[in-house]
Amino acid sequence: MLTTRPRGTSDILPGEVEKWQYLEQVIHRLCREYGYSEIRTPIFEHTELFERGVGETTDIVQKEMYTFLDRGGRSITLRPEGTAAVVRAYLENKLYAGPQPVKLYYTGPMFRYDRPQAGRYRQFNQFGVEVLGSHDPALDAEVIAMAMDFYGRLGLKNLNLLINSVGCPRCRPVLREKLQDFFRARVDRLCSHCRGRLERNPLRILDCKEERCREAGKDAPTSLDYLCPDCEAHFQAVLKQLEKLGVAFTVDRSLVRGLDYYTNTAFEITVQGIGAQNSIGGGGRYNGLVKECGGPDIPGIGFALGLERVLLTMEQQGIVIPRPPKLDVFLATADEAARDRALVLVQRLRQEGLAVDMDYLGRSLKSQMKYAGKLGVGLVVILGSDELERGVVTLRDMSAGSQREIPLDRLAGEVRQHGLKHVSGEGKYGS
RNA sequence: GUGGAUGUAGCUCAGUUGGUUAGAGCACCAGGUUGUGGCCCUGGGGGUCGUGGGUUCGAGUCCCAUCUUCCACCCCA
Repeated sequence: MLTTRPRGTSDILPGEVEKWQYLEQVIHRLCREYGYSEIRTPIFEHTELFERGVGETTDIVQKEMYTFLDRGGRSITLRPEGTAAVVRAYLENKLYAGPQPVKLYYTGPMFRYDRPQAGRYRQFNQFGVEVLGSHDPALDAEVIAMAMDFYGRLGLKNLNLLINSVGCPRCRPVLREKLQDFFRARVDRLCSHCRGRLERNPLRILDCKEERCREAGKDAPTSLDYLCPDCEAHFQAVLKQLEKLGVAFTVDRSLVRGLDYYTNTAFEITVQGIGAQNSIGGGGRYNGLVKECGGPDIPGIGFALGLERVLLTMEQQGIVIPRPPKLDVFLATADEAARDRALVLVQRLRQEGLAVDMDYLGRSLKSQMKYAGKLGVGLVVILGSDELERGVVTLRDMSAGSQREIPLDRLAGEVRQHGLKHVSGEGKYGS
C-alpha cells in the first residue's frame, strides 16, 4: 500500500496544521508561566520500561503496545504514554541531584494499538506535565488547576473535573480486601469481565460501565472509606486548595485510573459531545513510580491531555482559532522584463522580514491576480517594465480595490505599515 | 479483540431490472483582445468505479474475500 497511511494515523495538512501550531504556542506559554521546562524524550523506549512503569496488568501493556525487536534483538516499544519515559530520563540524567522539585512538560505523539473511532487513534498527541520531588498537596492542586487553565485559555466550556483518592500502598490493600469480600458475596450479579477483575484488580469493578455492575457496586466500600489518616489529610488538603483557587470539581468515589502507578490523587476531565470517548485528560499522583523504576523513593504527580480530543471539543463548541495571514504581499508581474527581476525583488523583501511570494507558472497578469485573490493576500505588488524604468511599483490593496504607485525603495515600509493596520487579520479557522 | 455501517473525479454526490466512449455541482487550469482579482460566460485536464478473486456473452451495478473510514463495545487520551 504505497498510497495509504497506516490505520489510525493521519496527515496534518496545511490549513489544519496551523491549529496545532496554535495549541503548541498556548502550551509553551502556559508552561513557562507555571515554571515548567520542556523535556523531549525518545519516541521509543525499552519495552520493560513500560511493562514495569505502566503496569503488567494494564490494558495498555497487555494489548495496546507497539512492540518489536530491533536489529540488535532488543525489545523496543513505541511509547504509549509519557510519564514512564520522563521518570526514566529524570533518573538516568540524575535530575534529582539538582534543585527540587523538577517540573517538566512535554508534547508529542503516543502510540496505542486500538481500534480507531471518534477521538481515538493509533498515533495521537498528548500534552503532559510531571512534577517530581514533592508531596505538597498544593502541587496536586496546581497541576489540576493548570490543566483547567489550559482548557480555559482555549475557550473550552462545560468541562467536568472528577477527582478521587486511590490511597497509598498502606491503605489500598485494606480496601482491596474489603472490596473482594463485598463482591464475592454478589459474584452472580457481575459481568464476565468484572468476575475476572475480582481477583486481579477489584478497584476496577467500581469503574465498570455495565449497568448490572454499577447496580451491584452501589453500596460497595470505596477508597474514601478506607483511606489512612495521611491519605485522607492529603486528599482534604488538595480539595481545600482547589476551592481556594476557584476550581470547580466533583468528587467521584468510583474514579479509578487505568494505569497502575497512581497513588492518592486521581483526576479526570470529561466533556460531552465528542463521541463515546469523553475523557479529554487525566492524571494523578504516582508516589511509588520512581522507586519502581529503580530510583530513590521520590514522589511525583502529573497529567496528560489528548490534543486530538481537545481540538474535537473546540470544533464541537464552535471555537475559532486565530490564524495569521499567510502572506504579507504577493508580487505579480506584467511582462517578461518584470518577470526577470521578480525573484530578486521577492528575495530582498523576504530578507527584510516580509512574507512574500510570486508566480511560478508563467501566468498572465490577470491569472496572477486571480491567484492572489484566492490566496487571500491583502496586498499585491504589480511590476512591469513601465514601473521598472521609473523605479516604482504599483501597490494594490486587494480588499479596498484601490492602488497607487510608490517608489521601489519604500515598498517594504509600506507593506509593513499596511500589516500593522490589519494586524488582527481576517483569517479564522471555521468549524 | 468483538459487532454494525461505509467506500464512484481533490470535495459532495448521481449512476435506471447488470448492457455500448461513467455523469453533475464545487474545486483546479486556461481563455473572454490593449498590463489587474473577487460576479458571470466559454473551454480544458482529471476517475485502477477501495483492492483481489468469482458468476456472466457482458459488472460501478450480483457473490466471496480483504483493506480503509465511521459508529459502538472493551479500554483509554
